[in-house]
Amino acid sequence: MDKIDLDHTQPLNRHRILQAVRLHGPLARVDLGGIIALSPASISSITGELMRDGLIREVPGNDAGRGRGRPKVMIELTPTAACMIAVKLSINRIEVTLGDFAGGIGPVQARALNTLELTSHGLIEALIEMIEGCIAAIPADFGPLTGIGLAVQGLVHSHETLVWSPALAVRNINIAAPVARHFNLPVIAMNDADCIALSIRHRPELQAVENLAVVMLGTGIGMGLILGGRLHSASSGAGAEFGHTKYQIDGPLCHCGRRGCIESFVGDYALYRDARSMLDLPNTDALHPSEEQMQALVDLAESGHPVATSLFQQAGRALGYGLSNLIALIGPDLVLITGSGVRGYQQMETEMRRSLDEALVDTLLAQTEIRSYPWDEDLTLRGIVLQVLAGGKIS
Amino acid sequence: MDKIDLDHTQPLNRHRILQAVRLHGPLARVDLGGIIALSPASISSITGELMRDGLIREVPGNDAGRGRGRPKVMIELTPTAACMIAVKLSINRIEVTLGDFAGGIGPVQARALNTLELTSHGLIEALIEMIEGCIAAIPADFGPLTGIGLAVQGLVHSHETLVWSPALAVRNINIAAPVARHFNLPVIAMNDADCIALSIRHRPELQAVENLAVVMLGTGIGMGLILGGRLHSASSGAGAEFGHTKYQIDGPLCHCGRRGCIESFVGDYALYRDARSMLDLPNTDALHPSEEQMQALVDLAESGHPVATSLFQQAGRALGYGLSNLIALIGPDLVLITGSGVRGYQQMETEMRRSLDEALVDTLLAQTEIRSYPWDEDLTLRGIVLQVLAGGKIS
DNA sequence: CGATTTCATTCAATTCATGAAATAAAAGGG
DNA sequence: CCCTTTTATTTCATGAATTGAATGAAATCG
Repeated sequence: MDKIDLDHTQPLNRHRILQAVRLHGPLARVDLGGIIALSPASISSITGELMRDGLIREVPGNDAGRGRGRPKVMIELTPTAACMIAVKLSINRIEVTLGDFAGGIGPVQARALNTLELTSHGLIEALIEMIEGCIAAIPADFGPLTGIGLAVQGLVHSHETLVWSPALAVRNINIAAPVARHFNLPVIAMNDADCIALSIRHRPELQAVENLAVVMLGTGIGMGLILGGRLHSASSGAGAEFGHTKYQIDGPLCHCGRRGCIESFVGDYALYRDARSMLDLPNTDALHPSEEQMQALVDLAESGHPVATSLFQQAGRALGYGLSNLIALIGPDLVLITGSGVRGYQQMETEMRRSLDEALVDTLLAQTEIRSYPWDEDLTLRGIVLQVLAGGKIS
Repeated sequence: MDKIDLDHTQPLNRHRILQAVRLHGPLARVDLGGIIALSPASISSITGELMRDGLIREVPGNDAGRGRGRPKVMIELTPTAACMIAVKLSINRIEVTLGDFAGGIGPVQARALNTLELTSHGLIEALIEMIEGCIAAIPADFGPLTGIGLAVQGLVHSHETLVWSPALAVRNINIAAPVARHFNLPVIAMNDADCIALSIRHRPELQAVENLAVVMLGTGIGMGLILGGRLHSASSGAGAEFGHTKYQIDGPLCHCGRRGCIESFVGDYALYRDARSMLDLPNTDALHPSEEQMQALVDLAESGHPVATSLFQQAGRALGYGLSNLIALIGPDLVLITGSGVRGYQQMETEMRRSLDEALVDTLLAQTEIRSYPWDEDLTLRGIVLQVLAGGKIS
C-alpha cells in the first residue's frame, strides 16, 4: 500500500461515493447508485478506481444472501487507507487520538494541565507535543497522515482562530496555522459542540433529519445545529450559545457575567450551587461539581426528596422556555438532549414539556420532536475526525 | 419570440449564469466568468445559447467606455422572455401581479375580502379568479407563463400546504395543488416573511452576507432567515416566529394565546393598546391600529412626550432581549430591522442596544451587526417572483 | 439443468468545460 | 493614418466525466 492517491479525492463524485460509504456502512454498488443518484456504470467506474487505490475494499463477510439474483457485493472503506490526528482541548485537559479513514478512532491519550495558565505559545507547544506523540505511535500499516483536527471549547472563527475559550486566559489565537506549519499538514479547528452534533447526525437513522439541534447539558449548556443538512456555523463561529439565551431577565448571575441565562438554571454548577444552599452538601469546587456529586443529587430527586425534586423542576422549566425560543426561531425537526447532564433529564422532562405547552402554540410545537439521547461516550473526537474527512469544508 | 426553450434552463451552469445576471444586473461576459468561476470559453458558449433562445440580450446603452482594449459588451436578462404570476395573501386582502424574467413586477391588482370567512374552497376560487384576471392582462410581447407563486402569511409546509394562517379560519389546506391543477403550471407557496428576506438579500450589497436575519416590525413581528446563503425554511415551514419568542414569562397576553411574547411588547397593536390605556386616544379596532394612528404615536414620542417615549423604550428593551436570543442561537452576521414598524426604530434603538449589552457577552455581540432597513415598498411580491425564478427549489 | 432475476462491468457515444489560438474592437503613439 | 498594445470575446480541438445499451456473472427457482 504505497501509491495511494489521496490528492485525487477531490473530484466530486469520488468524494460523494466515499462519504456515502462512510455514512451508510458496508454497502452494495447498486444501493450506492440509489443513494447518490448515479448510474451503475459510473459507480462501477469510480469504485474501480477507488479499489485500485486501496481506499475501499470488498467486505469478506457477505450477509445479504437472501433473495434471487446475483448477490450484492458489499464494499466498505479501508480504515487504514489514511489517517489523521484528532485533538480535543477542554478545561485543564488535552486529548489526542488517531482517526482512521473510515471515521473510527484509536485509543485516546490524555494529558491534564492547567490550561488557564497557558500562554498562546505554551498552548501551541503543548498541542504539538501531544500530536507528535500520537504520530510516533501510528501503526505501520496505516496510509498517509492527511490532516489534523482540533476540537475546542469556545468560539472558533474561520476554522482557525480561537476567539475565546473558557479553557484559556488568552484570546484571539490562531491555533490552526502554527500547527499546520509545524507538521506541514492541513489543520482545521472547530467548536466541540459542533463536533458532537456532527457525530450524532452521522448515525444512519438521523441522516434524513434536515434540521437538527443537539443540546448538551453538563457543567455548561452547549448546542450544535445542523440546518438544511449542513452544520450551521455562523461565519463568525459564534452562535449556538443556547446556554446563554435568557430565561429570567433579572435572574441569577451566570458564568458569562450576564443575568438569567438558561445555563444559570440548568447547568450542573447551578443545580449544585442551589442544592448546596438548601441541603447539607459538601462545599467543593463550586464551578465543577463532580459526576458523583451530581449523580447523588439526581438520586436524591428520584427518591422523592422535595428540595432536590423542585430544583430539577425549576431547571426543567428554564430548559423548556429556552427550547421554546429555539423552536420559534429555527423550528428544527428534532431536538436531542444529551451531554452528561441527561442523567437528570427524567426529573426535568415533565416541567420542561409543561413550559413548552405554556410558551408555544400547538401548531409550532407539533412540528418539532424533542427527546433525549444517551451519553455513553464522548463523541467530540469522532466528530472532528468526520470533519477532517469531509475535507475541511463544512458539509 | 416563439421558440423559447425554457425547459433547458435546468443544466447547472446555464441556470447559474442566468441567476448571476439577474443578481448583478447588466454585466459583461468577462465579469460573469469572475463571479461564477467559469472559463471565458464556457461563458461564451452558454451565453451564445441563451442569446439564441432570447433569454438574454446585449445592453444597448453601453457605458463602461473608459479604458483601453475592446470594450465590454454588457448583457442583461430579457424581461419579457418569460413571466409568472405572483400572489400575496394577507388578512382581508389578496394582491396579484405579473412577474417578469428579470425579477421585476408589473402593476399590482388588489382585492379586499373577508378572508376569515372563507372556506378552503372559497379561498382557492378567489385565488384562481384573481390569477385568471392577471393572466388575461399579460401583454402580448411576453414569453410563456412559467409558474405561479403564492406568498402567504402563516405556516407553509412543503411549499404547498398552508398549515395555519392568521388570515384564515380554516387550516391545513393545500393551496398549491388545486391552483396547479387548474392552470397546469408549477405552483409554489411560501411564507411572506421569507419572501421579503429573499428579496432584501437579493440586493447586490448583501450578496456576501452568509447569515442574515430580517426582522419585520408591524402589527405582528415576523422574521426571515438566510442561513449559509440559503433561505432557512424549517422543513415543517414553522420557524422564524421571532415575534413569539419570550420576553417576560408572565407578561401580557399575546395574540397567539400565550404570554410574554416579544410581539406583545413591540407589535403595533401592543404599543397602541398600552398607549390608549395611558393617553387619551381614540378607541378603534384594537387589533389593527392604522398607519396614521401609529405615526401619531411616534410623533408624540419624538416630541418628547414622556408616556409615549417610555412605551417605545419598553418595546426597545423587549426587542433587544429578543435579538439577544437570536444572536446567541444563530449568530447571524447581520440583522436588519424593517417593516412598517421601523418608523419607531429611532425611539427604540437606545434601549434596544442597552438590553443587548446587558444580555450578551461582548464577544458574541461583536460578531453581529444590527441596523434598520428602509421600508419603502412591499417586497413580498418581488420575493415570491425571485423564488419562482430560482426554480422552486430553495436556493 | 435451463429460466429467471439481480448485480456488476464494458464500451461506444455524448455532453460539458477548458486551454490555446484566433479574432474583434477599442486606445495610444508616432 | 497605420501600427502596437490592451482587453474582450469567440473558435476549435482536446480531455474528462457520465451514461445507455449490451454483455457477463452469480445466485435462486422449478
